[in-house]
Parts: sequence; structure tokens; C-alpha cells
Amino acid sequence: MTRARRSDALSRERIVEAAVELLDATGEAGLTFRALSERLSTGAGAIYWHVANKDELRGAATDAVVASALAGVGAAAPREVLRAVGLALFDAIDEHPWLGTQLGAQMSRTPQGPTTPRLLEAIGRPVSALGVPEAAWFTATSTVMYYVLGAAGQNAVNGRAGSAELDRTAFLDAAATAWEELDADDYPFVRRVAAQMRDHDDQRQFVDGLDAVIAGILALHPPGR
Amino acid sequence: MTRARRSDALSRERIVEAAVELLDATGEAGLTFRALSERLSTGAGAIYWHVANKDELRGAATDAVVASALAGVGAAAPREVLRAVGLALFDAIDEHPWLGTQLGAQMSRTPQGPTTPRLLEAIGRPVSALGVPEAAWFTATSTVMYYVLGAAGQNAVNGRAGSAELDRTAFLDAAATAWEELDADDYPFVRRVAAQMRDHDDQRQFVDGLDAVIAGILALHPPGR
DNA sequence: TGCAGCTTGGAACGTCGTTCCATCCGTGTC
DNA sequence: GACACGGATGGAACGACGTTCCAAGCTGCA
Repeated sequence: MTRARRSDALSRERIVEAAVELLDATGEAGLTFRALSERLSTGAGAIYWHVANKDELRGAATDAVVASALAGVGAAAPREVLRAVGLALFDAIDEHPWLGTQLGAQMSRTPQGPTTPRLLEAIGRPVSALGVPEAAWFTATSTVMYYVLGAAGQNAVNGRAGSAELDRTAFLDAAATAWEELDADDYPFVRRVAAQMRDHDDQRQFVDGLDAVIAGILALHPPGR
Repeated sequence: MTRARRSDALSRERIVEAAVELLDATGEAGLTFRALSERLSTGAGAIYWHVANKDELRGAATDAVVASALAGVGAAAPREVLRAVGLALFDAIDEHPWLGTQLGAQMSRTPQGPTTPRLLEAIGRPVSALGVPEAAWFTATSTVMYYVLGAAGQNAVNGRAGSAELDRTAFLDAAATAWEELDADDYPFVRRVAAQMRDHDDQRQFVDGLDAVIAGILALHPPGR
């Protein structure tokens, strides 16, 4: 319980909190030990006393945000819980755009870390409550998790300057326009759905897709008899 | 069609090819302009003449591998085509572990690049052939794509030293053991499925999940009447 | 043969993650 | 109440990276 030298003691908690703020403000690339040192009015060495390296720091920041996002999910019917978990992550990504990319990377790199079990538990509990036979629990849960992680990664809009809303519109419009100019023989499908993509609703699409995944699991494992 | 100074002319194609080899041999972090320069017996500046920056290089490497993987997918029943596309990507990730992480990042960052339309077309064509109403094409295709991308990201085993098979076993075992030691009150589900995860079959699980997603889309959009 | 411009290769710059170490200060000891 | 111990601090230093810049080389055309 020592507290050397400073009144605003440095701690892993305070460091992770500052890292999240820095990531929010300056994006993935903005998280540097120098910027973090300045924000905490200390030196890089002091930070390394509390955190092993940058990977661990990123992981801790990711887990802190995920834990906070999942904390608000209450109890309800399995399908509702799954929707709530998905939307909680979705909202968290809205607030912390760097989370989308981080989440997938974090979970595949260090599944023994805290984030993977956290998310697996949050998704697996309602999935098992859906009536899926226990032998299929892991596969069914993984299916939902893959969908959620994939959607998370794709919905991370990187731009952050100015109005996020305007950025998003311009971003989607640029992509849709590029799609419409593709070769008609090679990309008939992409050209045809470009318009749908230009004015789709992220959240609506995410929930619809999640419902489809749930429906698919139930179709393969009909509850009751 | 000029070819200054060297017989083994530098070209964007040769650079991308070397980048893929370097990524395969040394992993994500091993791709540096210095290492690439040495492998190509040239200087960094010469590479920058053909490639704008590292992001573009990574993107080109990703697209080259994806294009080659998808080239082998033939025509068949929609469900078979979807399975074939998924497995093609799965095999590509086995051969190029860095692809798992790259794919998701690449597609969200630059959807106007070549990779996003390529994959969207490969997945969207069979999805639309499933009998899904056109208004739902984009959502249904995105659902499958999210699942595939999420699975891709999670199945990228990073270790590459020695036998990949042994690495994988040790990796999964370490994670499963860590899961089994979690708090019983907070993580009942994770503890219970840890064993399933320890000896699951990646490819089998992926295909089963993909089938569930397809079944879900069909459940929401019944073909026929 | 000479010139113009595409292409090359490597030096140089600024920034990063990480290591190292001199210094500081709260705590326990006598 | 002095003193040493060791946990904690902060900043200098190192090596590697992405990128820029430029002098030089080579090729194709006049």
C-alpha cells in the first residue's frame, strides 16, 4: 500500500483509464507511451513498472471497456439477452471506435486473458438457455461470437475528425460509388447491392443478422422435441 | 514497359509476392521495408516507387492471397458454394496465418479497395441464389460475411515456430486450462465448455457454424412461396 | 551520340517501444 | 529520531521502424 513520491498515485487502473481516453481521443495510432507519459505527467519508465508492454496495455484497455459495456446487461429471455449483449458491444464500439479492431485481435492472441472468457460467458449463457444440447454448446456459442466479432470489426468507422455522422455518410457513399463502377461481368452482385449498402442502418442490420444466426442455431437444434 | 538498371526488374507484382513470402516466414511483425529491401536486393526507396506505403502493401498482399484462394471455387448449389468459399478462406489462413487478422482490418479500413468487393461477390452470389428476396440481399450477405470474418480472425494461430500442430495443441490446452480455473460463480458456462474447446476441430466447427448461419437466413426468408 | 526522364539504392530524419539507471520517499528497525 | 531498505519514479539512451529525399544510373528516343 505504498505510494511513493506523488499524491496522485500512479496505478495500473489510472494508466488503463488514461489509455482508454487517449485511444478515444486520438485513435489506435495515438496510443504511445510518450503521449501517455505526458497525460499522466510522468515518464515512460514509471508506466512500465505497472504494465509489461504495449500489448498488455491495449489488452487491458479493451477488457476494461468490454467489462463496463457488459455490466449493464440484465437478465431476460435468452434471445433478448443475446440482443442486449450484441447491442452493448455495438454501442461500446460507437463510443470507442478502436474497440472493433482490438476485440478480435485481443481474443485470438490471448484467449487465456480476461476478455475471451468474459465475452464467451456473456454469449454462452443465453445460448445454452436457448435449449441447445450441451454437446453443441461450444460450437453454437462460437458461431454467435464469430458473427459478433466480425460485425464489430466491420462497423468500426475509423474517421473521428469533425462530425462522426458526416464522416460515416461520406465513407459509405464513397464505397458505394466505387462498387457501382466495378466491372459489370465480374461484380454483378456487388453493383446491385451498392445502393442498399449506401443507406443501410448499421444497428438494424446487425440485429437482423444476429436474429438470423439465432434462428439458424434453433433450426439445427429444435428446442422441446 | 521500361526496365531500368536491373535484369530481375522490380515491379509491384514481385514486391507483393515477396511481401507475402516474408509475412508467411516471419509473421505480421516481420514485414518491414528493410527486410523486404534485403530480400529483393534493393533499397527502401525503390520499393516506395511502386507502392505508396506499408498499408497499401499489406492490403495488396492480402488481396493477392484472397484472390488466389477464391479462384479455385467453382459453380455448384448455393449452399455448396458458400461452404467452398468458407473453406477456401479457411485453408488460406492455415497457409498464411497473418491473413486472419488482416482480412477484417483491410475490409473495414478500405471497402473501396479490391478485397471487399471480391469477397462480397463471392458470398453474395450464392446467398442471392438461395432464394432470399432482393431487399434482404445485403443484410443476408453481410451476416454470412461477418461470420466468416469473425471466424477467420479467431482461427489465426499466431505461433509458427516448430510444428504448427503441436503449437496449436499447446495453445488450446493452455487456454482451456486457464478457463477451467476461473471462478465457478462468475464463469459457470466457460468452465463447462472448456473441455469441448480443448479438443474441438477448427474446420468442423467452422463449417457447422456456417451451416447454422445459412439455415438461419433460410428460416427468416423461406424459399418457395 | 546525347538528352530526358523513369527507376534505383541508400543515407538521413523523426518517432516509436523498450531498457536502464540515478534518484526519491514511505516504511520498518533499532 | 536517525538510518537503511526497497518499492516507485522519471527521463536519458538504444535500436528498429516508416518514410522522405536525392544523387546516380540506365533505357528509350531523337
